[in-house]
Amino acid sequence: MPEHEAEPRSRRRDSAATRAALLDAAAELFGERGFDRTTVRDIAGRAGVNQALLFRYFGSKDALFAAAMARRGRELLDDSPAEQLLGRVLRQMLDNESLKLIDHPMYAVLRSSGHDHAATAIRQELGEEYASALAALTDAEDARVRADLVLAWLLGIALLRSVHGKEPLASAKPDDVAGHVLRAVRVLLERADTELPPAE
Amino acid sequence: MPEHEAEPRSRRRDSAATRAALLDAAAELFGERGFDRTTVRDIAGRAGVNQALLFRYFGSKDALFAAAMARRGRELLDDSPAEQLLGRVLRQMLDNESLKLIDHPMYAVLRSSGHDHAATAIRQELGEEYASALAALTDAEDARVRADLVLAWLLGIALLRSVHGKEPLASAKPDDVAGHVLRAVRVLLERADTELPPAE
DNA sequence: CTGCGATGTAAGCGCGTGCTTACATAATTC
DNA sequence: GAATTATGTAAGCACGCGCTTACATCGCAG
Repeated sequence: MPEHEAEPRSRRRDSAATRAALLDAAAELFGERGFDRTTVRDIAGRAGVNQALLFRYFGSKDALFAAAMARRGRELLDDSPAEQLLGRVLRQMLDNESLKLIDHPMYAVLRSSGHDHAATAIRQELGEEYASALAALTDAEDARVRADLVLAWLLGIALLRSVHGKEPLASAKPDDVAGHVLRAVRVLLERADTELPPAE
Repeated sequence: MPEHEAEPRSRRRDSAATRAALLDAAAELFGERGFDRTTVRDIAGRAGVNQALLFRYFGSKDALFAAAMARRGRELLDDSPAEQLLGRVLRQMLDNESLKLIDHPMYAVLRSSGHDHAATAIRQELGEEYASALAALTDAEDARVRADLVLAWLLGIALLRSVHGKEPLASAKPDDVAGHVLRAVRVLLERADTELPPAE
């Protein structure tokens, strides 16, 4: 039974659905293979859509990449209070049976390093948002540098574990990994000259 | 005045020099642009060599990539005792006026995380070697997992700072960054079953 | 019903890619 | 010096890429 929302008009020709299908397929494929190794024909194929429509609706492969990144970038951020952000992101990265989150823009970014305008802008934006949230966790003067270091660690772990499948990290128990990281990060975020408050 | 080594034979036709020029150019370009966005014509052009020779001497673009990675990947590893390895890698990554080390394989790997070249094998080898060296720094049971986490951090920092130029990390003072990282890593590599100093 | 814009489709264009081939010339061997 | 091999060169082949074009079909307003 098809959904019946505020649009009683026919479903057979539905540009919104076509756009959405293209964005979904693009997010998946860019995450799996990176920008350069993903073809517009691949995307249209997985979306079940004629590839000419990709250009009609998005203009170019670049623009589609940017649109796909923008759509899903903020998910983890939105509903996480700052203190839990790091833990939640770690859990998401580590917990999944290695597939649940593969279409998150982080993986597309990791596999597309080298790409310009669109990707760069998005990476900056995404980075700024996560870094800002992380910076709120410390009151040190160079909070944002430290936050960048945390972000770098998260990206590096995702890269080594999920993209490159490095062992033993890839098979390590999520709780162990998270424990190590959180313990070290707690030290990282301490003010150099004060005692730290009770963790978490 | 050309160099005169153990090879008094002519310089005008010198396959060894041609190979070396190709490897140098390849290391630079792969580091700057990644695998997919580097052309065999680019490489031959920068090396000042006919591109057909690239295939005569290395067989394929994949194989050239692997050869270039293998040649320079072990430099830091070979002449650094384990205790100094982390510090040296950090210094090299952070110190350079952002260009000195761009042809190190690490950057080629970071910009080429797409997939499945022949270079996968050599990349894994190098990863193992660095991880092993780092694992020697702790006697914890899960030393290798912790070492992977350190390696992940190094990769993430290089990615965020040098590949993407994320601020404020990219402009942070090397000593500050190194200090933060070393302090946190010291905690990471401590044995989990020993008591921690007053913190927590 | 008619006309028209929105949506979907098939075919293909131009170009850059990795790689190969056919050949020229320098170096070496006899 | 002739024959042979090592090294360098120019041209181009086959293919996949991003993107475009020309057209069919649908939904709907009049």
